Amino acid sequence: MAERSQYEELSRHLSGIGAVKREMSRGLPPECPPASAAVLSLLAKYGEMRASRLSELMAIDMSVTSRHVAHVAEHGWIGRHPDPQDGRSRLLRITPQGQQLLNELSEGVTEALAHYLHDWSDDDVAQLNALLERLRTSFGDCRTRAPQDLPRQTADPARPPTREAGQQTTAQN
Amino acid sequence: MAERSQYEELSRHLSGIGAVKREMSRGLPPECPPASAAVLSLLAKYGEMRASRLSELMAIDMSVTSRHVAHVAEHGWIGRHPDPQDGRSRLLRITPQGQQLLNELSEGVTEALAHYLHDWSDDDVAQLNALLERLRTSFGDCRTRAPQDLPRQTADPARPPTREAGQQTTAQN
DNA sequence: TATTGTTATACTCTATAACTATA
DNA sequence: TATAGTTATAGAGTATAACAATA
Repeated sequence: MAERSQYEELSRHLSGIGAVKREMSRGLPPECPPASAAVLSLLAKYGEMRASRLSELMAIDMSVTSRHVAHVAEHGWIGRHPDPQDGRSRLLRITPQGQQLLNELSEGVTEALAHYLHDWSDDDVAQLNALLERLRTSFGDCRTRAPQDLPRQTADPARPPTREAGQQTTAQN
Repeated sequence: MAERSQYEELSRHLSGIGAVKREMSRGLPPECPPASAAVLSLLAKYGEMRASRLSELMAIDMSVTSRHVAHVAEHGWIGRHPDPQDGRSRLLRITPQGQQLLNELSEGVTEALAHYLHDWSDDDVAQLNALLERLRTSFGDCRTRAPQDLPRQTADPARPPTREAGQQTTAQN
């Protein structure tokens, strides 16, 4: 159990880490947005799978996954094959072209990270990887285990609950 | 210097960490999007500052910062005071209402993280914070030091350069 | 002329809801 | 009836470019 100020600091870091992600994404070719690269990376790492599993791995809604999958499929980077176990699903598999693109992207990622993290030891990177892995596990496990049993901003009954309810049209932008 | 596979893993984690950030954001009230919370948090931590400094801290473009600042100002969470040193700038300062909102948000963040990370020790969280801090520093330092001296996907002259050039209309969505 | 900030526009990512097809 | 996936629509975040005001 950590102190409150540590949690607040972690929260700020989670907000700020997007900058690192964006910086890495700038090296991607225009026809391959970050989400497409993520799809290819996961299919290469875990092998062929359904869209629903990809959706879980990326922790995004199926509808979003569907669009990402359509994009990489249109470019010929993945193939969609009939699933013998379920006619509603298709098995997504990376193609040789997709693998080749991913190889090139990985090379770029490696060069960029080797540049930015030139003074990080092998152990430093391993430690960060382990902690990020654990972070996602901690969140993922809680979410699947207790979807609505989470501490929220709903303590004050006078205010509208949270931003996960479907009436976001309340906020005037 | 780390191995290539470690960099690739880190890259995947950077892609995936957005899920954690989104999960945390679900607890925010509808009128306070994550970016607004980030603005308030930074102004509370570092004190009053110009938009340009905020832009640096958030590692986003001034134009984006300007919009976020306008949003929190419209809600009365920050004040914009004339900068005696430069008539073009204004000094951004969190208001009592903004501070109160931030206090409530921090409480929610703390509760949520205490829930998700219930089995993390104080030291675990501190270690993650330190590594994330260092990660941002490593990226930030390189960016300000050598803006265009970065390894890119431009090795192959046959393909369009990267996605940071302004002609993204190339990709047909 | 250079810099601070604003606004218009476009693009990416995400979620909700309605829908189709299959189980 | 329930589930896998698709599509339409809307919102949040970001970047580029053109602009205004001040240095």
